[in-house]
Amino acid sequence: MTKTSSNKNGKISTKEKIFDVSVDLFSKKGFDAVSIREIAREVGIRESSIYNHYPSKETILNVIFQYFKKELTKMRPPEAVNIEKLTPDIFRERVHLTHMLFRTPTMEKIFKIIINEQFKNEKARKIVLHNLIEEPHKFTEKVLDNMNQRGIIRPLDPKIMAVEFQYPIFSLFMEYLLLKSNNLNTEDVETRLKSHVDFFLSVITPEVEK
Amino acid sequence: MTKTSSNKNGKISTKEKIFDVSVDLFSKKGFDAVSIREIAREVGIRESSIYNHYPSKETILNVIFQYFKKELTKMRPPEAVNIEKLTPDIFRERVHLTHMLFRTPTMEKIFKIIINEQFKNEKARKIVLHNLIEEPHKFTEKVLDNMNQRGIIRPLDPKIMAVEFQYPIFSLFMEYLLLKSNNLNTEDVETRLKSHVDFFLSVITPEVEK
DNA sequence: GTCTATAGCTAGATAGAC
DNA sequence: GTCTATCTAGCTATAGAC
Repeated sequence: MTKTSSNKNGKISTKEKIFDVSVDLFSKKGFDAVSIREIAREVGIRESSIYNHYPSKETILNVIFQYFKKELTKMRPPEAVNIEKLTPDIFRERVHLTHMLFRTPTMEKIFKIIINEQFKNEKARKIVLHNLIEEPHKFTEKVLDNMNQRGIIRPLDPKIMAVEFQYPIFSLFMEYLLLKSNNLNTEDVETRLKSHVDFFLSVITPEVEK
Repeated sequence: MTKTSSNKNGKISTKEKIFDVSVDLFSKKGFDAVSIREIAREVGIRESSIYNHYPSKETILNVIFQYFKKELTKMRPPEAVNIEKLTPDIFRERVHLTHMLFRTPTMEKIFKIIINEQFKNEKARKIVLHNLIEEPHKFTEKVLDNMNQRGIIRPLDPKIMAVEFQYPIFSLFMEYLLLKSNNLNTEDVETRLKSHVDFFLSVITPEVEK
């Protein structure tokens, strides 16, 4: 429910409350449709008090974006990860990690905000392009290329297979959030995600010699 | 540049101008950030005159959504299409048709508006879910199932293969529009789209007996 | 760090003349 | 079908008291 849950005193500061309320309202109504007044009302202070914590409405949005990027890096395997020892299980793990991260309400809401703003806000656009599309794609490509060289998967083009693995996941995740927003059943799309990963693994797995 | 280019007199009516300008501004700034005043200024009339053509700002948006849905049906093969005679070429054709339709500036702009509004506007959300995701997916599934029964493709699960074909296209198309919005090169993503279709066809095509 | 008060502006929509 | 004029309401942000 909260950004960092609490500070060192176990209390949620006004600044954190403003952050949480903003994330919630922006994700539901869109940045432009939310007023400082509304945020203040929800937090329980006057609108002028907001400016003691954030110099502008735009700044609140940028802080939200920064938080999102920071959390994303937590999900990523550290640079030290030994790519030489990875097995195809990494693909299942990555999907699982992504699922876990975006199951936190705050990250789910910020994802919506970013999708909402992507065509009008350059920072949001760059997050989608760089952090949500390019980076996972490049990592997948690198891993597949390495597995190819080690001969533990079928000799398929890593450039193509990275698209085949990564791109459906992005669409499926967006569909998942849209269904949830409409209070519709998401079981079907979760099944599709599982089937997709299974199918991908079956395609890259070499035939067993008997 | 215009909705229907012109009416029967070859002239663009004020109503059409309002439509075109609204599509343009909404796609660039988002619905909430555009004022009736701004639309009127761009059209060359006073804001009160807008209300002679559309009863509210919300109505303009809904008319835009209706137009989008109407154009989408044009792309779709008529119900009369003989599914029994389809060959795997249909997949290439569908991608081509989609590409053509969304290359028209108006459709591209409305697509952006819909993506922008999807989490805050139920009509936009339903268009994404129903017209952009579910409908193409179900059609692909039906076609694959029929080809399966006729034995002209490999015996793969149509439910899974429909995801494998359709979902990457949605992501790739969004990436394409984001890159264009950022004035970045789209060659790479277009190549990926082609490779994806080629790969998909190679997967479903049965091995040739020699 | 919160408040009251307010400046300065913009919004969507309507009334009624022409 | 366009205009001027205006209503009512909302907005971001600031000044300054406590």
